[in-house]
Amino acid sequence: MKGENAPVRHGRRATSVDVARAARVSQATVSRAFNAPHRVNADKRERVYESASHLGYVPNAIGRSLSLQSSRIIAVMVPAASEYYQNALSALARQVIPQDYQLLLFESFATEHLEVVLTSVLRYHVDGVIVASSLVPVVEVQSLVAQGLPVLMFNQEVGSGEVASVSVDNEQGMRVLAEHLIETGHRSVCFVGGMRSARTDQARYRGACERLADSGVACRYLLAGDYSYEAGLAAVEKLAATGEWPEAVMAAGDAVAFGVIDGLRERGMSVPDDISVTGFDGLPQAAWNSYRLTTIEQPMDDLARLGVETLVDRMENEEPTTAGHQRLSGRLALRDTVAERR
Amino acid sequence: MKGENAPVRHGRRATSVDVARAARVSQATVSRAFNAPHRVNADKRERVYESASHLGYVPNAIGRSLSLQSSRIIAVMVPAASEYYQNALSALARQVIPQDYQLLLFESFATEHLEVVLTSVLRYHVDGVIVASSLVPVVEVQSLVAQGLPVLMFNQEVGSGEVASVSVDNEQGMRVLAEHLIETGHRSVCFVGGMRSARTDQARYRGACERLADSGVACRYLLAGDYSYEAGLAAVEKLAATGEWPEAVMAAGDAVAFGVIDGLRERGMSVPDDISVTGFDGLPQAAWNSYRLTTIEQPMDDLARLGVETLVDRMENEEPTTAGHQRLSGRLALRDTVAERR
DNA sequence: CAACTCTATGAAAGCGTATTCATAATACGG
DNA sequence: CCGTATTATGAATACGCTTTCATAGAGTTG
Repeated sequence: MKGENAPVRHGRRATSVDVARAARVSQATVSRAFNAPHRVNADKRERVYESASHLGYVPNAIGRSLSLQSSRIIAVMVPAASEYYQNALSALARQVIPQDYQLLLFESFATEHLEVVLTSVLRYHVDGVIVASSLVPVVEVQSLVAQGLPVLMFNQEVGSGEVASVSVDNEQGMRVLAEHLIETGHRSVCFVGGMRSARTDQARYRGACERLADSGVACRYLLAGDYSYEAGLAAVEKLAATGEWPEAVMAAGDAVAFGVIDGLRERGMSVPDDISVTGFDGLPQAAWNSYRLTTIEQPMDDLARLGVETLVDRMENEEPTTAGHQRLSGRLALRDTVAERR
Repeated sequence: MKGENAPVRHGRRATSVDVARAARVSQATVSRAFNAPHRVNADKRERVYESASHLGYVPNAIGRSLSLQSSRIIAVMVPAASEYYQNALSALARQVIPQDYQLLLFESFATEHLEVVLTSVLRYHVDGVIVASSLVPVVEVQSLVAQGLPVLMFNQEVGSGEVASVSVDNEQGMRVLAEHLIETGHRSVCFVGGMRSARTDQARYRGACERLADSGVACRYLLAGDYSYEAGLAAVEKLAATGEWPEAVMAAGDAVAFGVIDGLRERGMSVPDDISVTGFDGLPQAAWNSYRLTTIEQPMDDLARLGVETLVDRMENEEPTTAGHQRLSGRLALRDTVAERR
C-alpha cells in the first residue's frame, strides 16, 4: 500500500484516527462527534472539533460508504446532446443538494458504450438511478430494477408502474394544445413526431389525435426522425413534398418546432399567418422574440423535485409510499405562433 | 450493521469473497483474475470468471477506491443554467469515458451553498476537479489546489499557470472578429460585455479594442450584466438610451448576441442592414436560420479532450508534463449578421 | 448503602478490495 | 539429482469509517 512511504504526493489527508490522536480520544468518539454529537460529552466534542479543523479533517465519504453500505450517490443517465435533458439535469442537480445526495453522471448517447456504462453504474454501488434518456432500452432498465436498485424514469413511463416514473402529462398537454387549435378554427393539422418508438411521442400524438378527432379534425403523422432543430427543418421539406399544407403543425417538441418554423419561413411562408405551429416542453428559446412559440411548458422544477423525492423515498424506505407513474400537468404558454382562422 | 439480518433489501450483491468461495480459490485470486489476469493460471481464471458471471458479480468500486486510495472520480463544478456550460459538460462527459473516469456533478450556481459544495468535493476524495464556472471564487480554487488536488479550470484562467487551464483564445478570437468588421468597413463598434469581472470578458474586450484601435475605430463598452438572452435584450434598451447607434455590436457571448438581435429587430431595425452583430462561443442556435450569427466557434470537443488529458496527466503523474494555460483558437463562422458598409 | 439503570467511552469487528508476504510447487541449470 | 530461480497461490493486512459490544463510572432508588 502506498501513501506512507510513497513520495507523499501532497501530505496525506487527515483521517479520523489522526483527529482522535490529536484530541486524545478514540477514533470511535471522533466518528460519534460528527454523526451523533449528543452522544459525546461537550468537552471532548469541542476538542474533537478543534483538532479536526486544525488538521483540516474532512470525513472520507468512501470509507463511510463502505461502512454504511450506502454511497449517497445517485447515478443519472442522460443524453448529453439534448437541450431538454440538459435542463432536466440542471433541475435534478439542484433538487438533489438539499437531500445531501450527489449525482454521478453517465452519458448515454451511444448504445455501443451502454454495456460499459451499465456495469459502471453497478460498480459504484450507487443508491439509486435516474434514467433520463430514451436511449436506454427498457430491458436494461428492468435489469437494473431486478438487481434491486431503486430506479426513477424521468420523462418516460415503462410498463405499468413497476418502475417509478415522473413525467409531464403528455397526452393531456397535447389535448390542451389541440383544443386551442380547434378553438382558433384550425381544420387540418399535421403532427410532426420525433421518434415513433418513443413513448412520449406516442402519448403526445394520441393526445392530439383524440382531441382533434372529437372535433372532426384529422391529424396526419409525419416523422421527423429525432427531436432536433435539424429534424424540424427537414420535416418541412417532407411536408412540402406531400404537396398538402396543413393549417397547423403540432411539433412533438420545441426543438422540432423551431426547425419547422424556420423551415417554413425559409420557404417564404408566415408563421402563424399561413401556418400555425405549436411545440411541447417549454424550452427557454420558446420565449425568445424570434419564435414566441405557443407550447406546453413542463414544470421542470416540480418534476425534478417530485422525482428526487420519489427516488429518495424508494432508497430510504423498505416500503415506498409513492405511486408508480406520476404525472404533472404542463402549463399552456400562449404566445404568437397560433393564429385565428375565421 | 445492516445487510445481514435487516430485511435483506434485495439479496446482497455478490462480493469477491462469494466468488472466491464458489470458484474454490482465495479472494486474492479473484482480485488478481480481474486486475492482472496473466498472474493467475488459466484454469482457475476460467473458474473465477464463470462463478463471477454466474453470481452476477461486479467489482465494488467503493472498496476498490478505499484500497487504491483513488476513486477514479472527477468532480465537475458547473453553473447549471448556462447553455454554454451545459454543452461543455456534455463534451467533458464524453471525453472522460475512454479514460475510465466518472464525473461527479456539483452545481455551483449559488454562493450560499459553495461552502457545502466544496467540502463535498473533498469528502468524496475525488481524484481531480474540473472547475467550469466563473462563479467559483479564485481563493476557493486555490484552496483546492493547496489541498493537493489536481484542478483544471475550464474556460477561464487564473493566476499565471499555477493552476492548469484550457480555454479558447478569447483575445485572438475577438481580434479575428474585429478584423472582419474592419474589413467590411465598420467605423463604430459597441462591445456588449456580460460581467465586467469575468476574465473572459476582459480578454474578449481587450482583443476587440486593440484590433479596432489599430484601425482607428473606437470601441465602446456596454455592460449587459450577465451572459443571457435577456441581458442582451436589455442591453439594446440601454444602447437606445444613449441615443447613439453603432454600426456594429460585438456581443461577449452568443446568448447575449441573440438577445441583442431580437432587441434590435423588435425596435424595427434590421440586422445586419442597419447594425451588424457578432457573437462568441458558437452555440448551436447560432446556426439557426432565425439568427445565422457570425461568431467564433469554440472547439468544444478539442477543449474537452485537452482538458481531460491535462487533468488526467496531473492526476496520474507526479511531474505533470503539461503547461499551465493552454489556449486553442476558435474558428470564425461567417454567417449573415455582418454586412458590408461601403 | 446495595442494587440497579444510564451514559460515556474505547476496543474491535466489519464493509469489499488490492497487495504484500510467505509458502508451496514447479521448472531449470549444472 | 540437488540447489536455485520462478511462478502460482493463500493468509493476512490495510484503506477510513460506523457500529456493536463490553465496561467503567455516574446517577437513582428503595
